[in-house]
Amino acid sequence: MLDLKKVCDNIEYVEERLSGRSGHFPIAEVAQKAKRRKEIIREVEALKAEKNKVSAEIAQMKREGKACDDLIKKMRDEGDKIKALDDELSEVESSLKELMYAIPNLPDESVPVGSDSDDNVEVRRWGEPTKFDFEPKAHWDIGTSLDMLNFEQAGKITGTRFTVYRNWGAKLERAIMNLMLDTHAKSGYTEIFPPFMVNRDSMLGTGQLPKFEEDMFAVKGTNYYLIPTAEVPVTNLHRGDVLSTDQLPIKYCAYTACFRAEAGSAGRDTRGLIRQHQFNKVELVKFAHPDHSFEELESLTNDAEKILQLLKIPYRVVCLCTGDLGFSSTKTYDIEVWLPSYGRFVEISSCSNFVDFQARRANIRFKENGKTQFVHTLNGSGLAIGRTTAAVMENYQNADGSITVPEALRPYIGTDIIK
RNA sequence: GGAGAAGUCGCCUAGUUGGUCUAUGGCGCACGAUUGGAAAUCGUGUUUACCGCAAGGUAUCGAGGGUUCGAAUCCCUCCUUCUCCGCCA
Repeated sequence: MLDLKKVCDNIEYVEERLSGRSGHFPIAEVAQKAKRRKEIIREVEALKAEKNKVSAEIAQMKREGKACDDLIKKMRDEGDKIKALDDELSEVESSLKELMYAIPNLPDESVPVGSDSDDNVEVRRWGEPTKFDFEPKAHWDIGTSLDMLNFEQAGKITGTRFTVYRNWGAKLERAIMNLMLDTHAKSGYTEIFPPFMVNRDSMLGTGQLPKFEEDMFAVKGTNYYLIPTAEVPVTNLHRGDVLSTDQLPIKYCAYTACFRAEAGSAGRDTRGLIRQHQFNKVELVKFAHPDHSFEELESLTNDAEKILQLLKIPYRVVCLCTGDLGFSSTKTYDIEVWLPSYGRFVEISSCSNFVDFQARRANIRFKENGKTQFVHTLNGSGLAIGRTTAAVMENYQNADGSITVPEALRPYIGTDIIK
């Protein structure tokens, strides 16, 4: 969430920065509630100060054996007043919090203004879209005919938007995962293997809740949620921590399965591996010093790109415009991989700088020269594994229906060709 | 899952018949004194957040509730750790 003080002191600026996003945000209401909050605090704290003072006097009198029934009676009434004010305070604070939770991060000044993904700006391109001298097939067809992917079995045992990987399909997915983790480890990321379920506080900490409840799978009979991305458990590793400056930047990479309800995307990407309720992903997470977070965003994006360069698959990087920017992000680069079946570039990674937005929610700070302040958090996919598998299958397919294994994967999978 | 023990300001620790606890002491850390310089010693400081121009105030003893004029201390719920038992991969 945003800094309440800064919002109240710069209402017009905040409204101007948020105008690029879609939706209206209750800035004025926040300022008004914040004012009421301070009034109550001033009043109730004065009463509490009095209460503490009198209680000490009562203690003194009791010790001296003096009668103090009058004072006790008086303080009983004071206590009721305090309780009433405290109740109002917590009411104001929780509604204030609710309002603040609903306000997205301010887009950075460098983010292009626009309304939707059509206004995103291409920053760079690597390689040329793959050309075929035959009619290329989609990965769901290749996967089915090579017995790598089975959607019918997944439908039977679970339901739609799930996939059973088989044989070389399962091995390919696993090989790609290992290539990613090993590559990132070499770039200095510490590997984490976290729980795939988290509690509500973690979901609040990274901003998935309370706004996006319908996108999550909740585990019945528990207070747990299935994670929609490793960002949630990994960022929350340091929830409530005070880090020291020399620890920064902290760099983590993590493989997890990810679970998304995909409410509201009915009918989109219904075939293949592109949009699943459960998919695999390697995530990169950084905790950075505020002075360096934008440099760290560039290097994080480069680290994610490195995977596609190793696999020699064409891609481009776009900077999301204000209207397409995620709720918690101040600046995001999407990496889009070339997918022949779609005939266009498809998102395979989203690399974001959240500045202090998540850190404030999750209370992740660091201490520098005796001063405590919020760290900046960043994350990005490095990469979505299922979509990478699909991209390998499609970009490396041959006329005879086989798949040439990219050189970088051969040590992991133990074959040059899948047929 | 069952039984028991415990969680105090970075670390260790005192404090549970409720009232100078505005939380003790040690270690560590910071600053200062002493010294030619250091060690040792001595002194001062050392949780965090919020309200306030400030003085100062409020909250904080795992978390959240409750009892009370007053809670680290009593009650309830939850979390975590440890020991034993059961079950399991």
